[in-house]
Amino acid sequence: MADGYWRYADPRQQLAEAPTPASLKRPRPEYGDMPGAPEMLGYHPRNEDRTALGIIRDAGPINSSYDPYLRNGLSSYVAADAGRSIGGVSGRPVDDPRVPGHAGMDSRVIGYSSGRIEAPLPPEASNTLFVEGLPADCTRREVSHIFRPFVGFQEVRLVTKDSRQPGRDAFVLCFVDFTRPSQAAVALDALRGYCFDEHDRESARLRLQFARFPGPRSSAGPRSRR
DNA sequence: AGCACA
Repeated sequence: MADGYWRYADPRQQLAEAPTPASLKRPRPEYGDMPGAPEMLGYHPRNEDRTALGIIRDAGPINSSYDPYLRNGLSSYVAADAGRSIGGVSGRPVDDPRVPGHAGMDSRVIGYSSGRIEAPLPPEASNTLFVEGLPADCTRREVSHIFRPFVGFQEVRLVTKDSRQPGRDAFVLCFVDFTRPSQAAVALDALRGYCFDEHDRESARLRLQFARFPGPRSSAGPRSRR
């Protein structure tokens, strides 16, 4: 139940990378003293959308209007177990306290790999995924958007290498850390063949594997918690 | 094809 697909990462990590959202055009002072402030989540509904719904009319700073969303638990869309949880019902991993199981939305199963019931982890499974097939101009932010919803997501590290063939784009690969190998496996299954660029189906398909050398317990930063 | 960071 804890496995699968979930909303945002821990806000602490958003802090580390939170770029200024494009929706806020006004130059702002540093917000270093405001950990967890809503605007630091880096996840804003787009102005256009809200305008289309007629919600926004002069509603002031978007932050204040978005705040209720956060408190409502709308922020969590949690899929039912995506299948990999090998302990099944008995060894059910304790529900993460940060995940309200009763989000105010349809509790239907979101079908990521819902068909698979028991896919044993391959021996090489690790908690870090090695991802290639990324377009040369992709950003860490983009890649994070893809992986962040998965349970156990920790962080993504982009690496750019020069192409071996002259004239071709730089080769971008990345490493994505999860808390547990089984969680990495869920993401791997779900994103296999993922089309990075929806208009160019052939050229930008993600290829995922378990990393040969799992990253350092990346509990966000130099200090390891616990 | 191609596996970095501590």
